[in-house]
Amino acid sequence: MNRRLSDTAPNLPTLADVARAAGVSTATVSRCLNSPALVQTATRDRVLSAVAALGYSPNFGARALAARRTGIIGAIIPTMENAIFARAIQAFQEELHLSGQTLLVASSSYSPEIEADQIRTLVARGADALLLIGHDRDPGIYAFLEQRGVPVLVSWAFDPAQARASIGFDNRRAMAGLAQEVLQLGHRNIGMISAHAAGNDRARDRIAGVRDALRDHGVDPAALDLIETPYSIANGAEAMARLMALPTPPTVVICGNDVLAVGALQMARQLGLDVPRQVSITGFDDIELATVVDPALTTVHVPHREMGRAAAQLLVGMVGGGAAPAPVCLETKLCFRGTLAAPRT
Amino acid sequence: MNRRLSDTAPNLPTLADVARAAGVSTATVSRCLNSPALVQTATRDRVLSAVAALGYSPNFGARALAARRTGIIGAIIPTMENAIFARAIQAFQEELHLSGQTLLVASSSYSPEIEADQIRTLVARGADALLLIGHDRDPGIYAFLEQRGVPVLVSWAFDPAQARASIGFDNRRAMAGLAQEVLQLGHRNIGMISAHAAGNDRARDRIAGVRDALRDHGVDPAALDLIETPYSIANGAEAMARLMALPTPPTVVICGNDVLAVGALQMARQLGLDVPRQVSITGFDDIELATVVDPALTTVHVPHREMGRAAAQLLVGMVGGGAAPAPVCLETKLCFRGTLAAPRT
DNA sequence: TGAAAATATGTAAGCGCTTACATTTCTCTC
DNA sequence: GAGAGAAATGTAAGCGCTTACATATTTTCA
Repeated sequence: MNRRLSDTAPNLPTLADVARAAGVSTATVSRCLNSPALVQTATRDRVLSAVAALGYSPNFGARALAARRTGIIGAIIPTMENAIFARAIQAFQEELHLSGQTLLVASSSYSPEIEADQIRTLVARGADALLLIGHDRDPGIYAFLEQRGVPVLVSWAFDPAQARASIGFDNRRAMAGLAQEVLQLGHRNIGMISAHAAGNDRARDRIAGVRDALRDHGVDPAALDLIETPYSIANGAEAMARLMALPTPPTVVICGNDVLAVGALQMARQLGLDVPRQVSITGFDDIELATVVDPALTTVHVPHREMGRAAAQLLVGMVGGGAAPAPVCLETKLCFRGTLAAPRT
Repeated sequence: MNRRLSDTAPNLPTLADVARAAGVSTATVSRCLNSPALVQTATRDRVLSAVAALGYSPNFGARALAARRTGIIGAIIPTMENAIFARAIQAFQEELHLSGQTLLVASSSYSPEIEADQIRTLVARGADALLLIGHDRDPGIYAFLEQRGVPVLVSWAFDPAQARASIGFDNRRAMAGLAQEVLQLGHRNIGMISAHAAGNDRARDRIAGVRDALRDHGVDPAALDLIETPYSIANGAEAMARLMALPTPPTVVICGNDVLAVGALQMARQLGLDVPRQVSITGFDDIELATVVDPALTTVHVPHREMGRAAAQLLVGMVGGGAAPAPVCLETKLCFRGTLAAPRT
């Protein structure tokens, strides 16, 4: 049988062609490409000119098959249309590039089913390791990855109770810190707009953080007016409208992220409410939007880039049987800007 | 030699294991997975249960090597931290997913060198086809891709003068349309903030569009106060400050994209200038930011999602020797919002 | 009813590379 | 200058899959 005559595929030079042209064995050519130090300079030069002359470049499938690695690292994020993930992922990929790895990103649209599907796809596409967001997912998925020998790093979350490798920040403590400040200012009637907590440990931890702070101040955590809604400016606005329509509307609305907060801010303006004099609003993430709006958003800064960069380093170390690193916890920082003030008395 | 005993890699089941378990040949198993219609239902069921029982999933490298395709489509965008690319790429990937293809994205940080490097990387990673932004690049790159038999689709630009497959919109005509409106309102003293035009045909075309409109109105195109600056809100603001410091500052600032326009808007506010009464500002792209700022940005809407979706369909058709489709031109739309008005008289 | 046509399955030859091991060729050291 | 050790290169066995072609089985219809 002869597939070389397929009319569409060009006949590319192979390792053997290069070896022939350079008068060496295929092993030597392979070594020139993968561990040049093992080859004498003169030979190497001869081989490399042959490579250049023929316009050779290695066949990916063959290399992956023989080496049992692809050099591809997978990452699954909820959506690319979100600055926080985009930013972290950008840093992640820049760092991977330095170690010669390539990033393969997929997005789950915040759906556990799609995420599971994407995980399988990435593994089927040969990902050597995976970066995931948050711990929360079907244990079967972790078992599957374990069985396939694909190392996993969980990001965006720090939870010492989880044994697996992870890098992130303490969502709960960070949000509790912000809520403390809110309470200190005298707010007692508190609203919260959050992403859906089911299957989203970041959202859940942030809500828990607010409740922690309430408890610390002797406020009943159950009294928190909480609305869960999908991630978007419009949804943030809509939730804000509902909170403000309450019999006793909150004097402050703590949002689970900046996007929801910007929506809330827009709605406040639309309702003719003065922020922060009539109602305070806070965000979480510190994305670019936070400083574009007026007044600028009081929020929690998360070191996304740093997280992306560090994640890449950890993951590269885990490929090829490196021991799982200890969980890493990064620091967040409160950013006081224009949308938070004491309640009107 | 026996590599199976490597202590890190797990011993995964192979096609042959499945074949043995199901009592069929490896060919039949392969067919079950790739063209189920060719296999009798009873046999197929037997094979699929064996697959499930063993937890089998195909080895990527081996499949790619034998089939001479990876199912990976590459895309290179300037940056992931830009909503317009993120949005288009998201739609692109959703559509690819429907045809069982996987997207591999890389970013060039607007650098031709990095882009060339990334193109080589993606091809080396087995990309079956490539999506690129804009036509502008070293002809050697196109030659390389041609030689490797990797189909390319250029997006974001429509230029009938370019023979290659492309999908985009007419940046020049779209921007000319906006500039016409600006001139119609009576503006004659016009400033422009653009991304760097070198190596960026989109930016160049948009500038050309403004000059076209000027010429149509009998204004000397050379009189355009043009500042080129990298893509960011801060740079837009800085450029705005420079324009406003001119002896006769422009009455309108046309920006090459929304991000620069938002920067300009911020600076106008900071300078105490009333937009649009004292100075008008326009953008291009219609990203979410455009409606978040106050006043909302007058801009040009680009059908990013539609472009991404259509690009995926075209590219899938081109893999495996499909004929190159004719260039596609999508329509843009002017969005009149709050930042454009007649000049103060 | 039997031969041709259609359908289902098996056989086995690669796909192009990496790498364990074997072999050859240098470099020392005494 | 001989022997030991190090360095450079070659040999060839897979890696796990797809698919052309061969073979076996069933269907169709004159």
